[in-house]
Formats: sequence, C-alpha cells, structure tokens
Amino acid sequence: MAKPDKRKEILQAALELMAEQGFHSAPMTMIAQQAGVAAGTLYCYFESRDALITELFRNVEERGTLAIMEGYAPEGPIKARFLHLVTAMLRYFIAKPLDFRYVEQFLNSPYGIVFRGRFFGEKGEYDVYRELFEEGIAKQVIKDMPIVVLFALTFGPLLSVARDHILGFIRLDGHLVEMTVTACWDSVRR
Amino acid sequence: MAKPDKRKEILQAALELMAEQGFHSAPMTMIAQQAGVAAGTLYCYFESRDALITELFRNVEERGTLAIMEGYAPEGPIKARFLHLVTAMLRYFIAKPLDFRYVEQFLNSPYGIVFRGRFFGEKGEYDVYRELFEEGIAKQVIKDMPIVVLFALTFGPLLSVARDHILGFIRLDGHLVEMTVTACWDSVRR
Amino acid sequence: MAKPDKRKEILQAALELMAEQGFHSAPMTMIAQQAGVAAGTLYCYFESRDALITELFRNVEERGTLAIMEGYAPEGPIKARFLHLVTAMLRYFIAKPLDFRYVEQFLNSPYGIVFRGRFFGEKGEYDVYRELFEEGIAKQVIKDMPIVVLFALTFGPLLSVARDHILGFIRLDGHLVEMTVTACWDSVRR
Amino acid sequence: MAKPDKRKEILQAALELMAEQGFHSAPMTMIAQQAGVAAGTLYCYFESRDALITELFRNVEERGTLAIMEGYAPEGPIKARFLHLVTAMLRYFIAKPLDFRYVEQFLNSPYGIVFRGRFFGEKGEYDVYRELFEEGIAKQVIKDMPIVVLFALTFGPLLSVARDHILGFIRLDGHLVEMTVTACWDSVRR
DNA sequence: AATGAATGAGACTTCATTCAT
DNA sequence: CATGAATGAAGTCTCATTCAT
Repeated sequence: MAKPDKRKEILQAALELMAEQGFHSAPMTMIAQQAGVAAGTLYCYFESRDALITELFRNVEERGTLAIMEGYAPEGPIKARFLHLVTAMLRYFIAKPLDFRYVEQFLNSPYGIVFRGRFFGEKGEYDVYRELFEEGIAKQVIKDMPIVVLFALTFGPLLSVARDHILGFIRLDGHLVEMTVTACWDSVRR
Repeated sequence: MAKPDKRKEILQAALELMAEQGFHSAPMTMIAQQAGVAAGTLYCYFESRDALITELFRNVEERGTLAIMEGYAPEGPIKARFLHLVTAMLRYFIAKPLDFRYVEQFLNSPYGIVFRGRFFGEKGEYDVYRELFEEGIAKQVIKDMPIVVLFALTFGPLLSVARDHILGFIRLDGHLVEMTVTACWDSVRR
Repeated sequence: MAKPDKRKEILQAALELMAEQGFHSAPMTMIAQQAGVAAGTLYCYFESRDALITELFRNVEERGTLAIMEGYAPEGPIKARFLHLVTAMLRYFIAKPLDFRYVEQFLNSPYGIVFRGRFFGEKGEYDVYRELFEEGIAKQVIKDMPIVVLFALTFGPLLSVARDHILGFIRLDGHLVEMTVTACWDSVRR
Repeated sequence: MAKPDKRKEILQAALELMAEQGFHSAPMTMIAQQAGVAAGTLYCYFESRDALITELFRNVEERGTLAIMEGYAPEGPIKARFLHLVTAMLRYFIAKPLDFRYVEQFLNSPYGIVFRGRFFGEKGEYDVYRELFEEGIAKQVIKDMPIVVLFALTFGPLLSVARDHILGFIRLDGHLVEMTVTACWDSVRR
C-alpha cells in the first residue's frame, strides 16, 4: 500500500519533464527517477510509455474541462458564454503552464493526431463549443462559417498567446486577457 | 540525372520524410536513402542532424517569405497590406503542405523554441508584420495591443486552419480563404 | 474451494503454462495468477523458479513411473515385459499430453541436461529398463549393444511418435500404437 | 569492406554459444562479443535476433543436407540407400556436434515448431526420405506404416544416440555406428 | 503463510555519427 | 567528395525475486 498516490507522482513527474523538455527528453528512466521510484515501477501503473503518455493527456484534459465548465451558464447569451469559455481556458493555461505545454506537445505528436481539431473535447465539452457556435450561427450572432474555422479562430490565438506568455514573451495580466478574448470574439461575431 | 545538387536532394528528402511522419520517423539513414546518397554523405553537407534540421527550416522559411512578399505594396493602406500578407501565407501553406507540416514540426520541437513568436521572420519579413502592426496602431486602424498578441491573433487561426485543410477536415476554397482572412482582420482591426 | 493444496495448484498451473507455451512464456507472475495465488506465494513453496521447474519434473516423472509400472510382471518373458513398458509409456504420453510436453521442454533445456540419457529413471524405474535389457542381452534375446543405445532405440521413436500425435500430425489409435511398439522391439531384439 | 566474412563470424559465434548453453544463454551482446564486433553490428547483418536464429538454422541445415547427399545413389536398392542416409547423418552429427546441438535447440523451441517432423528437409531432402520410404513400402521392403512413424523410428534413435555421444555417455566408433544404423533398419524393414 | 507493490538487472533494438577506403 | 560498415550509448520493456504488511 505504502503510498497510494505513487501513480500520481509518476504522472506528475512525466508532466513536468515532458512539458519542459518535450517527449523525447523524458525517457522512462528519468521519469522514474523524478518520481522517486524504480524504472520497473512505471510498468506497474502503465502498460507502456504510450499508455502513460495517453493517460496523462486524459488527466490534463479532465482538469482543463473542469476549469472551463466551472460557472458556465449554458442558457445565457451567446457572447457571454463565449467569453466565459475562452477566458476560463486562457486563465487555466496561465495557471497551469505545465498542463498547457503538455497538451501542446501531445497534440503536436503522433499520439495527438487523433485529437486534432479539438482541445478539451472528451465528448461533452467539445459539444459545448460546437453547440455554442451552432446556436450563434442560427441566431445570426456568429459568422456563418464551418465550425472548424470558428474553432481555429478561437483556439488558434488562444494557444499562441498562452505559449507566448509561458515562454515569457509577454505578461498576460487581467486586462490583456480581456482584450485578447474580446479580439477573438470580434473575429467570430457577426 | 548526374548530381545536380546533392545538397538540395538531401534537404528535399528530409522535408518529405519529416513533414509526413515527424522528426522521429526520419533517421539519418532513411533520409540518405531517400536522397539517393550514402549515410556518410549527409555529413559532407551538414555538420549534424541538428544542423540539417535547422538549415531546412531556414530554407522553408525563405520560400515562405518569397511567397508572401510577392506583389506586396509596402505603401498601401493597412488593411490591404494585412489582407495581402495573410492571404498569401495561407495560400502558400495550402500550396506547399510539406513546408507547412515541416514548419509546424519544427516550431513544436525543442529546435523551434528559439523561433517561437515569429513565423517567417528572418530579419526583414518579421519586420514587415511588425511595421504593419505598428503603423496600424499609430493610425488607430489596429487595436492597441502588444505586437505579440496581434501576431497570435493573426497567425494562430492561420496555422490552425491550414492544418485542418491539410489533414482533410475542411476544404479551403477561395471563398473560405477570404472569409478566414477577413475574420482575422476583424480580430485585429479597431 | 478453500485451499485444498496450494502447492498442487501451483504445480498444475506451471505444468499447463509451460507445456503449452514453453518455459519462456510462463513467468512466475503468470503462474501465480493461473494458480490463483499471489506472486510472492510461489516462494513460500518453492525456493526459486529453478526449484519449481525441477520439482515439477520430478512430479511428472513420478506419475509416469506409476503409469508404466502398473501391471508390470517383473518375472515374465523379456519380450512381454518390453512390450508392456513401452506400450504403457506411449499410452501415458497420449493420455497426458501436458506431462509429455513438459518432459520434452525440460529435457531440452539446460535444466534437463543432467537428466539426459534417462527418462523415467528416478532410481527404481531406470533400473527396470536396465535390468530388462541386461537380462535380454544375457539371454541372447536382445542385441548385444550398450544399454544407452538400446535406450535410444526404444525411447527415441517413442518420444518422436508421441510428439507427432500430440501436435496432430498423426492419430495414434490402438493399432498404430501396437505397430510402433512392435517396430521398436524389432530394433532391439536379436 | 574490412572482413567480408564478419557475417560468418557472427553466425559461428551464435552457433557456439547457443549450441553449448541454449538460446537463453546467448544474448545478442554476448554473441557480438564472441564474434569480436559491437552489439549494433549484428543488426547490420540480421534484422533481429529471430532472423539470426532462423538464418543460422538454414545454414546448419544446408551443411547437413550436403553431408547426407554426398555419394547418395538414388537408384540403388532401398536398404543400401537407407543405410547411406542414416549413416551419413549420424556421422555428420558426430563430426559437427555444435550443429547437432543447435538443431536440437532450434527444433525444440518455438522457432522450430514449424519444422517439426522433418530434420534436414528443405524441400528436396525431405523428399529423399519420403520417396525412399514410399518406394520401400510399395516394394514391400519396408513396413506399411505412416511415413511419420517411419520417420520417428529412423530419426528418433539417431538423435538420441548422437546426443548421448556428444554428451559423453557413450563413444560412437565405426562399429557402434554401424550397429545402431542396422538396428534402425530392423525397425522399419519388413 | 500470504500478499502484491516494488525493485533493478539485463535483454533487444535504434540510430547519430565516424572513419578507412 | 563519397561511401557504408561499424560503433556504442541510450531507450523501452520484462521478470525473478524481495519485503513490509
């Protein structure tokens, strides 16, 4: 029994190493070391390196989903809902830079090809955006474009800006977050 | 056949393999094979794997720069210049999917961290955007935000949309390109 | 269910796994699982993997010995005794394919090198054959050859034929068993 | 170019190690060391461990085939042909104990399951035995039994006796070889 | 006795790079 | 310049065994 959270420590170790240096710089041995366990122990909790990487992504995704759904009012006006989701996501990225870097790594790796086009999208949440856009289009509040393009207009800048913040190229304070989110809105609104 | 330019063939081979499968799936031996040369020959032209990868990026970057600068009128109105640059870049990505995929791989790898924040920016071109934005801000045509954010608002959606096109999630025809570019403009304009 | 004899269950599990897939495909953990016990429990009953393997061989050997000695008339004529032993052994192999496969695995492994030259030979039974051959030679019923060669002539075909039967290359019915055994006799008889 | 026979040295190293201690005691590193090359070099000549093992078997098989076919008169009388083949094979095993041990290892491993039932049988030679037996049965010189059983009666003792010789349990001189082969003949002849 | 999480040595394999030709 | 065989460090994963509970 010992530490029932050895699994969590491994995930955390993997998150830190992979987010900071990329997948290729986080061999299993190093993850084990960072987690304070033996190399073989990783395989008590994860079937393979791939399984660990995928599982970690699900983990992060879940945290992200919780973050953006908190306080979300599915019945409110389109614009308010859009601003809520996008602001929450950007704040989440800023608050959890490791999560952000990891998601980026993952989506830009062979593992993540499957997930391309969505970000935090395990079923429900993906639909949150989709529904929002579709409703917005129907109500003529949002531009009549393919959902995929609306996604790009929304998340493209978001990821880019979050990255720049994390890498230190800018400092996203509350004001700047608001401006950025508003600009995103400008690009999708009618 | 002869050997018109072994260097170019090596670069092309690397581009194809890395763009299609990722860096990790393009070992030096395979690149050599694809280029029709011996493994050792690569090291006659490039000091190391890293050098080849970096050099290839510069190569692609140059092509991209040429593409967007063609027909660019530096003295025209802000909006027209913006639309020109962004449209040209998107078209370039669509026309050269391998270049695009490679740039993505590169920027999302440890190699590319240095280049983060810019895209086609070797000196001059980066300045093209910068000047455009600064001029636009001064003339109160573009939102008064940090250049970095304006970059994110412009290139974030562009890359995302290009990726979706290349992966087949959407089909970017002339109309859709125009709409996308316009939406980008909406996000940065005042 | 309770635990009638954990030791036996472990041996049975090892027999099944090793006979069917070979030693290499039966790690201790898998044996434990198949036996319905924890991995560590194996070491309560067997000092090591080697000990388990060796002990299992003795076990199987004992069953085999019982099978061939049943109904054996040590005072009868040479030929009748030969036919009895050989027939019984072949039938035993057919009836207990797992035992057979295991014996084969064992004898063809480093473990079994020590046992080479004998088959079911723990003390008494080996002597049964030896005495039979020696008496046969003395009575000029059996060829005057080294015992080891007589063993080879007797058991070589037996094992080979049993293997072919178990692997499905032939179907050994009563008639074929008799013919095979007779042929073995032909090779040793004068 | 260096040593054009590095491949042969690797095969020889593998043969020696595997024949003497079994597959499991001959890791790739050790084979490389014994062959006087680096570990990676093995993979210049063989795709994988499996490929090496299989290739080595084919190699040995070929040597064995040459040995038994030398001086074989396909038109001679059944008995003479039988004695030739069996004697030649036994002598080959005695002359090349490593080959013999390796063949045994191989046939008793997962690799060799496919080859079960034959010994030196790459097409042609297998047919040599088969034709011999079939012709013998037709001419009523050999017992009318399934070919598989005749194989067992012939090769079973052969392998057994060769093993005993190699392990030092007996010393097979010319006389004993002749006696053994004759005994084999007794078991299959009518 | 029994458990099973943890260990860590060691196996197979890949691949960037070198160097004698 | 070009070659490509050779290298060996490093990575992933397996599994016999231990030990605190």
